[in-house]
Amino acid sequence: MSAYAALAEPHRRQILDLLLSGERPAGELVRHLGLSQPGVSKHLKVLREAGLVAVRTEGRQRVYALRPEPLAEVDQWLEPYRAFWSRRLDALERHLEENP
Amino acid sequence: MSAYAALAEPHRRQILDLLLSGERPAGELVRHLGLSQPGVSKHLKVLREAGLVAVRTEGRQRVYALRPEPLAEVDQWLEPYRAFWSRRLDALERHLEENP
DNA sequence: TGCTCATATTTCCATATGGAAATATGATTC
DNA sequence: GAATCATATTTCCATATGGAAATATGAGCA
Repeated sequence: MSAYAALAEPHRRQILDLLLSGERPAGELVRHLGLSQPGVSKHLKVLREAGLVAVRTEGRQRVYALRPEPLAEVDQWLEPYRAFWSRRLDALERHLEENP
Repeated sequence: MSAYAALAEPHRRQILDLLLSGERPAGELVRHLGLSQPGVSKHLKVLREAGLVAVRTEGRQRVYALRPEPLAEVDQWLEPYRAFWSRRLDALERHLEENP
């Protein structure tokens, strides 16, 4: 699954957000998400296949870590659009200056 | 539909890319995408509902224009991740400097 | 008004998706 | 090696999705 498609699901974005502050075992993610354990496990599988997370086995736990690299593609795709909305903001600023 | 979900479909990203260079009537998008006319029309509906495009009727044509504002939310969501992968690149640079 | 062009909507279909519940696996402990 | 903990996989179900084909709508023109 593409990074774009992986991000389409809100719970998956939430998982990534949780991993921003550091690695976490799957169970901790389950507790935070308020979803069933199998449900979270499925989303984790999608994120793994999209290359957005990596797993490490530590004792009986499976510790998940963020791998943000695939997001760089999204970031690059956004690049020309950023210019587009900056231009709009510039226009807005000019408008506000000229009509105070 | 959220901007994230709208971007999950490759044809829809392609439509936005086509609109980056300026407004276009629906028919022109159909020609570029190699999809059926109704197929394109459906994707345009999704993009409209996500606020990513605006339509204007001009004679018999329906002219579509980009409205990139909803992408700003995606851009902001990406922000902390950008920091994350810059840090990784920094680490890589240090590694390369120290191991030339 | 009737016709044609451009586009939207509807219908049908096959497939994908997310969630809940049940079950399986793999590591740890006794 | 049996019991247990943490997690993954499977199964089932309801709903969503994308595409093709057919049909409908609406603007401009004869």
